[in-house]
Amino acid sequence: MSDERKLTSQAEDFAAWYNEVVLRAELADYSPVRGSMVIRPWGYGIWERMQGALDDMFKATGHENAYFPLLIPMSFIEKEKEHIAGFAPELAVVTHAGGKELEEPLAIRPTSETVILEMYAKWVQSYRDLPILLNQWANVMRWEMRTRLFLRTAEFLWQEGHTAHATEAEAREHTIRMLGVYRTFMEDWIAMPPVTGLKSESEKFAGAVETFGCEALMKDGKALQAGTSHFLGQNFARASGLTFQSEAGTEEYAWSTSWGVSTRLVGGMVMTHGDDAGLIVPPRLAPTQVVVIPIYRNDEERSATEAKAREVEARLRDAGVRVKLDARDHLSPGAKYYEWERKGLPLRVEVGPKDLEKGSLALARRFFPEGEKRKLFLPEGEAIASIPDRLEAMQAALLAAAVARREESSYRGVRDWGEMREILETRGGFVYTGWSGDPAVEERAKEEMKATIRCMPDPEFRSDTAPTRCISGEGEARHEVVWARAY
RNA sequence: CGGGGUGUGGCGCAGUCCGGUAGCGCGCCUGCUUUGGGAGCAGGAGGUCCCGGGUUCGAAUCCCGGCGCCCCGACCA
Repeated sequence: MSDERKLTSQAEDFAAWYNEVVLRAELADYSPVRGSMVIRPWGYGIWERMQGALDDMFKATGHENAYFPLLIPMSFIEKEKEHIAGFAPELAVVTHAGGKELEEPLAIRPTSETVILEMYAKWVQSYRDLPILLNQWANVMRWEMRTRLFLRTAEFLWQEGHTAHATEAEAREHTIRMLGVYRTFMEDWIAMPPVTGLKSESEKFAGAVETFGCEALMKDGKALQAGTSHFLGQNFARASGLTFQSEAGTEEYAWSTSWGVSTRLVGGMVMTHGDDAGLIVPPRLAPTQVVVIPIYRNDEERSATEAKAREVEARLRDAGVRVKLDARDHLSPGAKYYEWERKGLPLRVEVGPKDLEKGSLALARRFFPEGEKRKLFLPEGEAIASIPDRLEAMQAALLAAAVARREESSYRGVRDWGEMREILETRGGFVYTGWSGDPAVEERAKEEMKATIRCMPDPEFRSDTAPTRCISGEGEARHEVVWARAY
C-alpha cells in the first residue's frame, strides 16, 4: 500500500491529482446520475463567495436579478437556427409529464436566450423601455459525452446575464464591459489572471455575432475557458420578435448580449493554485479563512488552550475574519493540519501550552514566499492584528504567482508550425502566432496537436511586434492569435 | 459511440487463474493512555462479493446475458 493519505502528485498525473483533490478536499462528490455531481459545503461555500462578489459587480453595473424557468418549449429553441444547430446534440428534453406524453416537448435549458428574449419582446414597446439589464443565477443542463467534476458536468450552476439595447454600439460596448467585469473578478477574487480576446468563428457561441472569452492558464499548461461574453447582434431579437419603436418612430429589432460564468470557475481555482498537498483557496474566496487549533497534553492544558483559542477566535471574528475553532478532541493536531491544508484553508493559528507561557501564537500559512518557513511564531497581539493584512497579502501573492506562471508559459513570436507543436506537446502554455483567418489552419492544428485558437487577444495582451505571416506558412497574418490545448 | 479498465464492509484493495466457513489496510464505535506535523493498545460493529440466469453437493471464483462507474478518443462552459 503506497501511502493512501498522500495525493497523487501533479507531476505524476495531473488529471488524477485533480480528481483526488476535488474529492478529498470535499469540494464535490459523484452523484447517482452519470455526469452529475454533488457540490459539498466546502465547494458550495467557495461558489457562494464567487456569487456574492459577482452579484455585487453586476449590481454595480446596473443589472437586476430575475428568474426564468427551467423548461423551454422546443419551438423557442428552434427559432434561431445556428443556436439550435449548436445545442441540439446536448439537449435533454422532457417528453412526458403527469403520466402523459406532452403535446410539445420541453427542453431543459442549456442556456436561456430564447425564453428571455421572448419575454423581453412582451415587455418592450419603445426605446424608452431599453436597455434591459437582467441577470439570473440558475442551473442549466448540457448532455456532455465526457464529464469531469466542475469542469464539465451535465448539470451545472451558473449566472447568465441577458441585456437588450436600442443600438448596436451600446450592445457592443456592454459586451466588452462585462468581459472586463469577469476579468477583474477573476484577477481580484480567484487570483486567476485570464487573457481576454475575441473567439474565432469555430469557437464562438451558437447564434452569436461575436464571442469574447477569458482564457486562464492551468498549472498543467492547458487553457480553461473561464467566462464568455457574447454580442448577439439582432439574431435572437429577430427570432423572438423583440422590436421597439425608435425615437424616430421606426420599428427596429433590439440588439442583445449575453454573458456567463459557471461553477467551472471552482475547477479553475483548483488548477490555478493547488499543489501536491491539496487545494489552495485564495483568502477572499475561502468560506473560512482561519482555523484556530488548541494543542494540549492533558485536561488542564486542554481547558487553558481551548479558552485562549476561543478568545483568539472571537477577536479575529471581531476583526472581520472568517474564522473557525477546531476543538475536535479525537484528532491529533497533526491530523488537523493535514486536513485543513488539503482543503486549502489560508491560515492556521496554533495555541499550545508554550504559547500560553510565552504569550505567543503560531501562524501557519498555506501559501508563503519561497525560502520562508511555513510557520511564524509571534507575540499574541501582533499575530492577531496582522492576520487581516496577511490574508490580503496572500491574495496578492497568489495573483502575482499566477501572472508569473502565465507569462513564463507564454511563447511569443512563434513562426514555425513545428515549433508550435513542440511547445504544445511538451510544455503546454499559450503560443502566440500570426493567423490568416483560414479555418482550415485551426482544423489542422486540432488534428495534429490537439490545440485550438483560444482567442485573438485584446490589445494589451498582444505582442510588441505584430506577426506578419500566418503560422501555417501560407498567407499574411490577419490576426495575432493564442493557441493552447484546452479543457 | 469505439478502445481500455473496474465492480468484494464507509474508502483503498487482496482473494477469481486452480470452486470448499469472505480477508487485509485505513476509517468507524467503546475504553484506557495520548495530543506542537497524519497517536498507541485492547475490545467491537459493519458485507444481497453490481444484477439476472445457468453449471455444481457447493459459486466472489466457472459459463451466458445485462448494468454501473472510471480512464483514453470523437462533441462542449
